[in-house]
Amino acid sequence: MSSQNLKQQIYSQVARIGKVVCHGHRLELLEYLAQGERTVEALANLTGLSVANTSQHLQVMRQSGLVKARKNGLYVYYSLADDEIVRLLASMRKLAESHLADVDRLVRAYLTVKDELEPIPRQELLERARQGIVTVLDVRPPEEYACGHVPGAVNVPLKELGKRLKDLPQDQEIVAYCRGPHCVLAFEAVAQLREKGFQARRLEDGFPEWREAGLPVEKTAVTESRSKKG
Amino acid sequence: MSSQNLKQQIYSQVARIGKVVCHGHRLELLEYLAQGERTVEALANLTGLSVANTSQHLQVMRQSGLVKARKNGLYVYYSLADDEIVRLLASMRKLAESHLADVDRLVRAYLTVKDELEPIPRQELLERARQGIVTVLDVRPPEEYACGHVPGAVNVPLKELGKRLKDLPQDQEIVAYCRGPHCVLAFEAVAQLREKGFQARRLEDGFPEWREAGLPVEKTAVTESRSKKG
DNA sequence: CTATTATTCAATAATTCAATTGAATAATAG
DNA sequence: CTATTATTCAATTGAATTATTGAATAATAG
Repeated sequence: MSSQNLKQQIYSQVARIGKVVCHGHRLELLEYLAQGERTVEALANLTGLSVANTSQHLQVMRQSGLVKARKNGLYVYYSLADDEIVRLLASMRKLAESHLADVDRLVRAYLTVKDELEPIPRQELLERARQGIVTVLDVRPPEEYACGHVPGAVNVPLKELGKRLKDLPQDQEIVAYCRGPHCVLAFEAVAQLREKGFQARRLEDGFPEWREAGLPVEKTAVTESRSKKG
Repeated sequence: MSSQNLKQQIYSQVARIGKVVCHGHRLELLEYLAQGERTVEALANLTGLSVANTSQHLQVMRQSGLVKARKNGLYVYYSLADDEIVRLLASMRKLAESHLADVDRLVRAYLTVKDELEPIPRQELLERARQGIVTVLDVRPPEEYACGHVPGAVNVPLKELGKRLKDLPQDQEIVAYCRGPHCVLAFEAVAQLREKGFQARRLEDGFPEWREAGLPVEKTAVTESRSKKG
C-alpha cells in the first residue's frame, strides 16, 4: 500500500478542489457567491440555470468545503467558505487569459477596444469619491447592490441606464463597476455613456475585488423584495 | 447572443484551466514538471503511469497552454509554461488542507513516513548487511562503483532507478548511498523508492566516509558499463 | 535500406459527470 | 390539519473522461 498509494490519495483529494472549478456554471456560481451570500433561487435566476441544477452544483461545491450554507426559514443561504477561493479564481483567470488564445480574443471582440477604456485603480477611486469629484456608478442588479457596494455609489442597472441618463452629471467623471474583470456590465455601461458624451471610465476589476482588497463597503437594509420565478 | 452568451463562453474557457487540475494524475505530473523539464518516459517512471497514459495527460495540459514541450532528438521535453501554475497549485493545496478533512489526515500520515528518512549509521548497516536483512544500493555511476563499494552493494545509477525497480525487493529495507553528505543522489533515490512503495533509507554520509572509517570495501574488475546514450 | 526507441494516435470499454424530470422533504401560513 | 414555497433527492439519459491496447509516426543508428 505504501506511500505511493498515500501520495495518490493526497493528489486525489486536492483534485477534488479542481473538480469544483472545472465547470463553467460552477465558476459562475462562485463569482456570484464571492459578492455575498445568496439563496438557491437567487443564484438560479442570476445564472439562468434550473433550480434543481443550481442546487446540485451547490451540493458539489459544498461537499468540497468551498461553499457553506445556512438555513433561515424557508431559504438556504449559500456563501463562500474561504477568501482563498477568490485568489484561486483570480489565478485561473490569469492563466486562462495568458494561455488560452480564445479568451483574450473573446474579451476583446465584444468589449470594444479594451485598452481604450483604461480602468481606474481602486485606491484612486476611493480618494476621488471622498473628495466628491467623481460619480460612482454600480451597474449591477439592485439585489447585488443591496448586499454591499462601494460607498456612495449610485445603483443604475445596465438595463435602466438609458432611462436614467438625466440623473447623471455631464460635467463630472463617472466611474462604473460591476461584478469583476469578466463581467461585461461595466464595459457596456461605459461604452453607452461615452457615446452619449459623458466622461466615463471603469473601475479596475469589480466589486468582489474591492471588498477583497479590504476597502470600505456600504450596505443597504434588505428590502422585502420577493423575486419572482423566471 | 449578447453578453449572456459571451459570459458563458468566458466561464467555459476559464473552466478549461480547471479541467487540467481536476485529476490527481495531472496534479502529480504538474508537480514533477514544477521541478524542471522532463521527458514523457521520465514522467511515466516517476508516476508509475503507462507511457501512453502519461502522454495523453500531457496532451490535455498542453492544449490548455499550461504545459509546453520541445523536441530534441528522440525525446520530447515537457515543462510548465507559467509560474502562475505553481501559485494555482499552492492555492488548491491550501484549500484542500483546510476544507477536506481527509487531506489533513493523509498529509499527517505521509509526513510521519517522511520523518523516517533518517540516515542509518554505518556500523548498523554493516551488521544488517551481514545478516542479509537489507539491500544495499549504490547509486553512483558505474565507474565509481567499480573503484570500490560497500560489500554486497548493488549498483543502480540514479538515472536507471526507474527502469530497474523490478530488480529491487519490495519486502526488504533498501539502504542507498552515494558520494557523501553533500551528494544528493542517495536522497533522490530514497525519495523515488519511497514514492514507489519501497522501504528505503539513506546511509549516513557516503562511500568516502565509509572507507575512511576503516570499514570493509569491495572492488570489482571494471565491467563493460552498460550506460546508454546521453 | 532496416531496426530501434520515444512518443503519439485511434479505437474500446469502463467509469464518471451533467441536466432533466418528477417526487420528497422541510418550514411556514392559514 | 392542508396548502404553499424553497430546496433537495433519486432515477434516467446522453455526454465526456479515463485507462488500456496496439498500431502509427518520427528520429536515429547501423
